[in-house]
Amino acid sequence: MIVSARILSTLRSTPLFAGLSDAELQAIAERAVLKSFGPGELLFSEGDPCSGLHVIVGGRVRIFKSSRSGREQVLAIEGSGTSIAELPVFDGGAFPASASTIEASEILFLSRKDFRMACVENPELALKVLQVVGGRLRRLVGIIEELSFTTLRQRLISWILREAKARGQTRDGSTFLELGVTHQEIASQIGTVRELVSRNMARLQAQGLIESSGHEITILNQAALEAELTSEI
Amino acid sequence: MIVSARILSTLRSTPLFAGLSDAELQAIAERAVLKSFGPGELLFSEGDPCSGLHVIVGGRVRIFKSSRSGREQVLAIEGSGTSIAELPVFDGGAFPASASTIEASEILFLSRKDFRMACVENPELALKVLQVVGGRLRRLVGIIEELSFTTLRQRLISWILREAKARGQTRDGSTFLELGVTHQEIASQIGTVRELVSRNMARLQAQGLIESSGHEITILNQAALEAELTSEI
DNA sequence: GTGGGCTGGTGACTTAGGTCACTGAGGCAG
DNA sequence: CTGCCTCAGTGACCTAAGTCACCAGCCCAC
Repeated sequence: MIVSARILSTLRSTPLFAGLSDAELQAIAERAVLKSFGPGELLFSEGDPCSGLHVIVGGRVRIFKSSRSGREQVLAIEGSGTSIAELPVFDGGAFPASASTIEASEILFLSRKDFRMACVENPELALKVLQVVGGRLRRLVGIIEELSFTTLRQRLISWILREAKARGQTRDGSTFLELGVTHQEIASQIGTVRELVSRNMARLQAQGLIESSGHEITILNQAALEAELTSEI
Repeated sequence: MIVSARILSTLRSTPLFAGLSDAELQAIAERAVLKSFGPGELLFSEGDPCSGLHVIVGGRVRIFKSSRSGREQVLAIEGSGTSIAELPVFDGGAFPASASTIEASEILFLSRKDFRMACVENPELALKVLQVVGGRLRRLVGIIEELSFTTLRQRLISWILREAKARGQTRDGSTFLELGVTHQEIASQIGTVRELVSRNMARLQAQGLIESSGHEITILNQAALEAELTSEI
């Protein structure tokens, strides 16, 4: 069977599979199925029975919980090279949350049986899964910490600083950040509603901490923002 | 080396080690160290480097995050036969939360190296760990869901119903529940403060849903309580 | 152009959640 | 018995968070 070099190289750069031999990767790639998704498409819903492991070859995926009243809480955002839903594969239960693409994405799908087999044959692989899952668990604990100890304002500040660190551009002291998402999306990432994101952005601007214009913000006083996070947690 | 039968039988009844042969259990038990703790003793603190796996032989342990201002958020409560902190063992990071005993407890401690070795020698064990961790992850997601979508009142109701199901005694239609913990402790389990637990208990009583007297409550109208949970999530 | 989606901004209001301060009821040591 | 400590109950208050409603800008399709 011919397997695209792209899939192989993705697998190789996926933390989960890093360290496997080419032959082993080949074996996994042969059993995997590649699917393409448009932006905003649903990969699976909370409660669906878990059929297998998903590896993101390209694009970005959002893992979230939704409430009956329409609110959403984002649990994680994953980019290329990461795997999602490793755990339900093992404990046999349903997906605990839903997943949808943010942008057009290509997802490699590996059936539950095949992935489990790969793990049994490769004790190292199981340890890697544990390592990846460890990081995931840490992030969830972090979300719980933020939700129960911090104010909305602090969560927004923390979101801005995190994004700025990841994608912002620093120019003579101040950092520019292209938001790239709607206020609605920020709200569901920090666990609140659109209006409050808008209001708090405005307040930060009024206080001279940031400068916001349309879809771009500038961090004017990073030190002050950071200070609000470290104190009072 | 002589290993107490108690340790062996605990290991055997621990989900994590169920399925291992007696010889394998023996090998693990020989390397493990048993420690006794009084009630309320700290096993480890958030941020401590993770030295190994803990298995609860007897007693109960509380896993929690604490905020600088003194508030605590309980992440899990584990009883005998369960393991704690499996994950940091694998990803090498520090403990993401603190753990303390609730009552006098005996904890079996297995060093990181020994546990990892056991996993490599025993692919089945690694899969078991993944299964246990899966459950843990689900519970964390549940906490996040509760914190971001539900009101304090709903969380309290949900706590009462959960405890009643686990330890309550049903007598002609109504269920008695010995609280067994302080309001302060309930508060940190549902993510709020003492006063609000007290107030909301009083409100539930005033509405005729429960009857509370000292450290014991009686659920008078279970259907109504459940209805408050299912609607409006 | 023009109309209709989405998105963002804001005012007015409600309320859940939290703080503070004090009281009072058990329980236990001396 | 007395005093002290830990819990629980509550009134008064404050404010973060959320809701509702409405308007304005923007961009795309027609």
